[in-house]
Amino acid sequence: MARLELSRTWEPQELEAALYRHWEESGCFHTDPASGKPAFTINMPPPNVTGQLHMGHGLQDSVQDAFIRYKRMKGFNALWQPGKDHAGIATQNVVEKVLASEGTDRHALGREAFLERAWEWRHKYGDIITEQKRKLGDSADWRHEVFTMDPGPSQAVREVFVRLFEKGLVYQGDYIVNWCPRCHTAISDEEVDHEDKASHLWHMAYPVLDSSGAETGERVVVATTRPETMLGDVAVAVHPEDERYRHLQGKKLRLPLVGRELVVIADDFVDPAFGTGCVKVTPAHDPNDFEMGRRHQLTPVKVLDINGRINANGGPYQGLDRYDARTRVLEDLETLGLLVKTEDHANAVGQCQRCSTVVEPYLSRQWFVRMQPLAEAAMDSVRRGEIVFHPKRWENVFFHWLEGIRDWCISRQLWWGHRIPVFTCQDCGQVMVAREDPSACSACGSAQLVQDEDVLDTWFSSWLWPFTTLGWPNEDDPRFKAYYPTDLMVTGYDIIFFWVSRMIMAGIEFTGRPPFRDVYFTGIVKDAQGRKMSKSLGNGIDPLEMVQKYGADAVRYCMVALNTEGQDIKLSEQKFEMGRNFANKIWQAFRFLHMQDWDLLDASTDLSRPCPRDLADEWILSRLHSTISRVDEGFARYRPNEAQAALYEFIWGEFCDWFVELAKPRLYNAEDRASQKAALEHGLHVFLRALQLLSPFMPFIAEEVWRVTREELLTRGVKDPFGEHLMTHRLPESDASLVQAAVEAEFALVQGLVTALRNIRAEQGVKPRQEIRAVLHGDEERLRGLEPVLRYVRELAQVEEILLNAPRPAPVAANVVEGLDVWVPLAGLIDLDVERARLQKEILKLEGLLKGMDSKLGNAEFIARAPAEVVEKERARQEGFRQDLEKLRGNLAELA
RNA sequence: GGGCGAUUAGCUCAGUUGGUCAGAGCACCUGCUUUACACGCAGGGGGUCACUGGUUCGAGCCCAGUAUCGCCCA
Repeated sequence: MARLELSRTWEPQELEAALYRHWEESGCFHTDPASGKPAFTINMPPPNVTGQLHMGHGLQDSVQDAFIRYKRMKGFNALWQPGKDHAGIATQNVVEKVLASEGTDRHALGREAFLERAWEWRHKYGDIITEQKRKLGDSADWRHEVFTMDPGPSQAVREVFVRLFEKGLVYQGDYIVNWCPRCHTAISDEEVDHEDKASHLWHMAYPVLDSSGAETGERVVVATTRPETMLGDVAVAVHPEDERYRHLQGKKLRLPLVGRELVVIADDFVDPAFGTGCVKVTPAHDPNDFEMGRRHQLTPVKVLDINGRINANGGPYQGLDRYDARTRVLEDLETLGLLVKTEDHANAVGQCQRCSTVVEPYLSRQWFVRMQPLAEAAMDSVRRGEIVFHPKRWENVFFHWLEGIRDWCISRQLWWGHRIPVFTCQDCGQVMVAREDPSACSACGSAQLVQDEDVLDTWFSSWLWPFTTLGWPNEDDPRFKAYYPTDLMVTGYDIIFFWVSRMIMAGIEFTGRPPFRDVYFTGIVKDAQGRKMSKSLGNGIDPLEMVQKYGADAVRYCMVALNTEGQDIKLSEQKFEMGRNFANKIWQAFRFLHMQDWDLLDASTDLSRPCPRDLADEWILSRLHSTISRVDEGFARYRPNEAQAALYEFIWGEFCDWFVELAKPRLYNAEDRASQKAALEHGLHVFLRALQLLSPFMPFIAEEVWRVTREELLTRGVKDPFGEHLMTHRLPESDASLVQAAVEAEFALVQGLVTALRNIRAEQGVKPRQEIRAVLHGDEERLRGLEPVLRYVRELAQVEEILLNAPRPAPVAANVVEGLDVWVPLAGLIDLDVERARLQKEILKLEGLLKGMDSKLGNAEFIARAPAEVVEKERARQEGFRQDLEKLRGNLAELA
């Protein structure tokens, strides 16, 4: 019968696209709350609408998809819930850049028109990243994709804000926040990256005044890393117990350059040992000074504007950028003789995570969430084990952060995002926080209401993601009921604070339940030198380019393989070859099976069942079922890399290297049709099962192999065991009765004999085509038991004839396997010097092993204290070594 | 300053409850146009498991300390 053509190598490029389209069109990723199957849910960390796919996605999606596909194949209604994040600052930046290129800006456009442009952009480009994710093979239920600014999640955000406000957990106030002078917004503490920079500690002298306001000639020296902020100084603080300065407490000082009068205050906060022990106090531009200012009723003086330039309070310095102002202030102080000292000093400078601009501590009115009450419940939940982190050590990081948690600044001076639902009456000043936009003032009835200009931090919607994606706040939504709480969260450890912790808090606060049960943290993908991948360094590796070059299966394989126990991954392009080579190996194995005579298959063929006929068949089946267990265990222990490695070893190292080679003679022997048929059927059974197990990791090649196989089966009227899609077919359970230790032991002996003979051949330089003869010498009964499988040894080691317990020929190349002598009579063919050297090497190796064993067993303590079982085992090993060594020495002596 | 992680073959990394654990991939050496595969096959070389102590009959694994590198927090 005519056969399908298979390409000579695995060529994923077009095949993957077609397979994915087919899956999606067939609804293979669909979920159904009413399916009756148990639910398994992973919430996909929503990528930014501005984002491009990067290797972090490649890694995390590979892991998530492996879990989802595995659970789906295990009979779960497996939902991988996709979504996208509006990414307030990032998106606004992008749109503003577009506007700038048009010669305009958002202020010229106005809020409404700007938002229209932003939505337009989101609709035009915001789906790119999910298209890219499809190229990885992500089996998310795309029908349910959610965007953070969709009506549902938006309503949920508002609901949450109102609830927190009503509970008194949301409040507005004037505090020092982190201000990004480039993004023109406040950002939260978590959005600031600290980097140690070499800087200076400048010592500046402030003149002391007497009661009449005249300078006494005495000076107070303060030290600072930000001299320009002196323009906003309102006091100098000393420690109350500091004898050096006790006389100054309550005295007045003259602030140089500005002329303002400062007061000397005493405050415990001051560390007498740091700098001069005198601290300038700038309540508007430093969090500690702000607190001190409050304690001493000082009025803050703001000297910076939203751009980080000096404002009108800075007198002559007005309009200067903060760093220009710094230079000028220092120059001017120098001129006045008031710059006393300049020391080198390293300090941690906070930078905006998004744009790397140095942030300014900046006094402004913002909205905050009181986090402490939420944190307690979250910690309890993890302590009780309701939520488990993998690896567990990340729980410490979580606890540490929550124990010292600070209030969360949630307002952002942006337009793109969820607008804060707070309305103020222009007539009577009434403040209303409402689920629906109010039309009239609740106090005076006025219609003159103005909504807060600001939007909420993007994470204020993200922290609700596990339930807003499922229909919350409608808790009767069938999806919420079926899928919440979700099962697994997979993400990088770098967003434990930003996201994971907050999701836990929100889940418990708003739904009364933790949002997920297990959290799996991947490592971070770094470049080959271990540096973070970044646009500015240009050291990123583009996952799509890798998919194009190596195939999605290869990329996925590589990412899972390298992701071990949450360690960071040092990635280089070369690593993808591992996955590509494996995919090709699989393809070649399939080509081999496919080129056999498939007309042997008929109505009696059932590829869902094994049909072992000989030791090799039993052995590979045994190994298959061991592998199934290892795969299950790998997933159960959150070690997908181990599950995958088990499959790699099985498919390449066992199926291809041994089983296929041993099946060849049977497949080529057209005399025995029944054996031929069984060999093909059994091989296909095992191979397809293995690919089914591999499908969560390398879904494309697995599916393609099955697609071709199925087509061949159907044209021959053969039973279709898996249905149209391998990816939705139920995974087999491991059958313990098929895992046979005796079979594996016997086969291991075969492997040992083959390897020993091959070693002799290779070391002696026997030509590959040249047949040799061999004698096995040893226990009669054992050898008789081996007889049925000697053909394996003959075939794999290219031995023409094996004699059992024949007299020892001479000269001979020798080896010992499990107490059996392996002799290869090669008169005239072997080089005696080579053989002696080879034996010496083997003897040396064995002597080493035996020496260790002797000293171990010579230790009375060991005999007395180690479990009898262990001692027995070691004794047996020792005896084996001893015998083997004796034999090898005998062989060497024969050659002497 | 506090915490975490890493240190195993030339490179990148596995190594479960302490006893066949000294491993894999790449690289290297020697053969091989063997009718699935050179993205391959067969054979081979290569490690004082960072260091110093300790616990134990037994330590790559457990404990203490040291060193180097990296990350997070303050």
